[in-house]
Amino acid sequence: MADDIAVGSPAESEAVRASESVTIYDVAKLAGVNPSTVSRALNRPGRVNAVTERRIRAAAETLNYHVNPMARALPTGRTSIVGLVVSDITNPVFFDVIRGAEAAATRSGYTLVLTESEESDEREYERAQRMLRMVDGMLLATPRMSDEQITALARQKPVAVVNRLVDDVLSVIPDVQHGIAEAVRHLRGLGHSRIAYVPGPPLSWMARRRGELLAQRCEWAHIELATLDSVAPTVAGGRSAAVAVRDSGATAVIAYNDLIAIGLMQELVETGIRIPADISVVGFDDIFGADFTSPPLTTIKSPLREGGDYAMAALLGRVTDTEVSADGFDLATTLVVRGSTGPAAR
Amino acid sequence: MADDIAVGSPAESEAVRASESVTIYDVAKLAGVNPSTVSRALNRPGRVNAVTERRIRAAAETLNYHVNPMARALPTGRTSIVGLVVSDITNPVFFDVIRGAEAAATRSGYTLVLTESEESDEREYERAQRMLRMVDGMLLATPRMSDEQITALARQKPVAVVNRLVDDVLSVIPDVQHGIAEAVRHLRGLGHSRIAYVPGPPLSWMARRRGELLAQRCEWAHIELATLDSVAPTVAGGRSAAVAVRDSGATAVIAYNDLIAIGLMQELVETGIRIPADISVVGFDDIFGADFTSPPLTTIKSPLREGGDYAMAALLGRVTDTEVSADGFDLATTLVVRGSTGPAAR
DNA sequence: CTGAAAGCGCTAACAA
DNA sequence: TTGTTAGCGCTTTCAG
Repeated sequence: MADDIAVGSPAESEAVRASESVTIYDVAKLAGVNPSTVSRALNRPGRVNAVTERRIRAAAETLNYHVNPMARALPTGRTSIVGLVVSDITNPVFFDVIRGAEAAATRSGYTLVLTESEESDEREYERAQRMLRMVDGMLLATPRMSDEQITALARQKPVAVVNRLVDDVLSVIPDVQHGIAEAVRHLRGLGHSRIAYVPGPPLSWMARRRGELLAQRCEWAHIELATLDSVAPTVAGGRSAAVAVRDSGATAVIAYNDLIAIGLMQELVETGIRIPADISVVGFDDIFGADFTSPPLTTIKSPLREGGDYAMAALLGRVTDTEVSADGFDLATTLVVRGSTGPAAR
Repeated sequence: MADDIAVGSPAESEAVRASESVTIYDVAKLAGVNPSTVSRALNRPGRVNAVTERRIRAAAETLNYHVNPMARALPTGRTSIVGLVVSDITNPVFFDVIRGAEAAATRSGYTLVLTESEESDEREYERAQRMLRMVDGMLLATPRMSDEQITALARQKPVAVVNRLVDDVLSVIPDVQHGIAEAVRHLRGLGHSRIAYVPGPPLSWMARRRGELLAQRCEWAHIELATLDSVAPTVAGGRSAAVAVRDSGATAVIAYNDLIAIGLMQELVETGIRIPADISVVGFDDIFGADFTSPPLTTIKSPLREGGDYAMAALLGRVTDTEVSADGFDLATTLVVRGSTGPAAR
């Protein structure tokens, strides 16, 4: 182990080490102006004589000056930091949300701070509350906490929510309907008339929504829907649903998410069931790796990355009082047809 | 689209809205003490009369007081924020590093700020430099920038690096050797005497290291190693290497990373080659989804999560001048044998 | 054990 | 256009 870790104390070059605590006072002195002039020159170009400004910028450059965000935050009350709260970093659906949110934040010159709650709603609220003090706004991704808690946070600072609908709070949710309609149509087109559904955690807003919309759509399409017992939204959860799926007599199954679908496929295949010859499988989300399976998973893709991006952009719009248009953002879920679906068995 | 987004302005409850700007002055007034006493009571319990302390805590509670991290950072110079720089959020190997780093940071009461450089070394340095001002320390995950740039950052604030060795900078790297030895032994045990290697980006420190160590080990084991052309460390890159692999005459192939291995398998299988009957495939990293393939991928697991965790813990040890022991951290790479390897073909 | 006062680095009136 | 001044919320001497 010791060999794996190389440790060294950098030689302390005073010149550079000092660069860390260069203040506008230093810059001001070098440029021969007042500190407040430095502040102006650097922050609102134009409000200062062009040549002095140049002189100041030069001085800042040679001194390797960088503002101290904390010091700036104090008088202004703005930190240029936005928060992102995810309930479980372990969950691959958040990867894309994080990506999107990070992209939008960076695009607007904001720094992203990240926290996770390890699936505990209490911890989630507490950490969000702590984080709130240092951010200009906060994005909640598929939060676990109660509507009341979210509303309480939203009263203090701008808050947005992705993947859940909360009254009076900026909520960005995908158009689940669209992908479900496509999936049902797809399966019906393949001759499936009885399909099973493996639901996710009943307490999750999104899980309920997917279940309800699917039930609705199947009824509308005159397709028999067998809703099985809820399972954990994991590969293991999916495996545990395999017998129920097989016994359901359905020729196709839709899972609450890809993880469940993948576990299901694994277990089914190991039991000698062929996919899609015997049973077609459809997932939800299109997480990273959904196409690694064989057959690759047909799934209802959720616009996770776009949702994260758009939600963050909208949040920052609130923060900076800027209008953010939804143009260029498509939050529709869409069916991605791969190999795990095929003609109905009988 | 408009339907997807629910927008509402929360009712402004002054009572709670105010809670955001509760200061120690408010608490002091309510508790009938001096602000400095509040500060003491809250920060160093014991240095204040037990009953006054209780009174102060009670006041803070009723007022819903939370410290302002910015205001605290100014006099102390410490922000309780640590930075994490990743070169590409898109790359699944970083997921685990982020997880580990986040866990370690949270464990120590630090908040994590995240930034990515989109694979650009210039942007990476610039963003790191910007971030440096607001953090107490910074972790660089598989950085793209030069040793000089890293050293320059390390002169200003505590810096640690994961997955790369930089002189005089706290570097945490996995024990690549171990897993490679296991893999070579595993393949030799299966009768493979000629194996191919698909290298990653030649400029990457880790890519070079893996290549060198593998070559060394194969020579040591009297196994013929055919090093093919470098490819992009992606699924597409892997697919593009398929013909070269087939033509190499090797009965087994090791890829620089799992993404390449997965792409390779996909392309190989589509060409009618059976895995592992015709060719055995070994990946590197054990990323999320490596076991979704069929056959599931045999791979040299890199302790990504542990590495992120340990590196962050070690960094924070530096920051707080605390000794951090490496106990409980195992940074060895290990072979995870799954289905993609089997007895040599001929 | 607690109060008074100075100051962290920056911004934002207000003057000049 | 630029300088002066006060203060953001907190910590930390220094007195008492």
